[in-house]
Amino acid sequence: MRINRINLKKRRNTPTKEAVLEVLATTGRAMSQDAIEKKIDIDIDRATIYRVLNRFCEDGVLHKVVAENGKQYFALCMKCDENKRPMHHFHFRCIKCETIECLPVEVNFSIPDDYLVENVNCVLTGTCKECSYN
Amino acid sequence: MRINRINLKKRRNTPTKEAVLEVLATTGRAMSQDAIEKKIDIDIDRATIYRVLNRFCEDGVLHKVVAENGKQYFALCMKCDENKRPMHHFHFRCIKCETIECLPVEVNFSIPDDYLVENVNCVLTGTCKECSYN
DNA sequence: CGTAATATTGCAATACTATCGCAATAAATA
DNA sequence: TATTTATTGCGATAGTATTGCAATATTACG
Repeated sequence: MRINRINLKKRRNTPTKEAVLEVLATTGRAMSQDAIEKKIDIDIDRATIYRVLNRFCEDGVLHKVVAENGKQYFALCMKCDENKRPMHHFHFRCIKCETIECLPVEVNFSIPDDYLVENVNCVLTGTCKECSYN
Repeated sequence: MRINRINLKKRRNTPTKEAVLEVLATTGRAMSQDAIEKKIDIDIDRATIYRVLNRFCEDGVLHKVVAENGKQYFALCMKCDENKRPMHHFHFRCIKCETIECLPVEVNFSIPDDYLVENVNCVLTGTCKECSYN
């Protein structure tokens, strides 16, 4: 029996949630709200998408990254997957194709014990593999 | 003879610049525009502070970090200093005292050569040394 | 199957961060 | 001291994200 102690609120299935998850699953990237909205065929309000994304984050379905452009990007958590990604991994934002990918590169650091780290936000920016070949 | 090839624009000394640098030097932290504005005794316009900060970044005097709260923070570059910090270092944002410090911890990662990394933005968030003791 | 309870949505308003244009001001140089 | 032009203040603006509230839709249950 699994108990989700973090979030006890009941969730409901909606077309919006399915659409958002599907987009994120097919692109396999970390996406911003506006990018997600563009990729979805049905018309969904901006606020709704944000709320869906944030709820998924609370439930551990997605994780959020903030890039140096100040925007939030959301990506699927791959916990039990053959493409398993490290707990804390780097993200790469390509300034050409404007996408963010989760790199299979773990973030390692060591700081004194009296620091309590609750969040790790690491984004590399530049030109990605595909775009560097023009 | 030193030639600054990146920026050829002439700079002028102003009270604003001095005040901003002094605040950043005394706190030794990465600070946001509003935090800097509060720490300065003279009244300086928001836009002016941003322009000063961004110019300092262009000139290599400051570096900018964007935290997961979406805000920009600016810190002095310690290039030739006994407190020398690594080229790319981690930053720690404390959610209690709301400050950001540059950690003397280098960011290491290895990704394929066909990625062109131009910027590294790494911020850890949590409770800092001082605040963890309440 | 119908209905009640409530999670979810749409819409508009709002908060916040950061930048820009332009006229006025002030620093550097001759 | 006069000239050049970097810098500033102010207001307007862009952009991202959140919130309140009424309307809607999903789920559970009789």
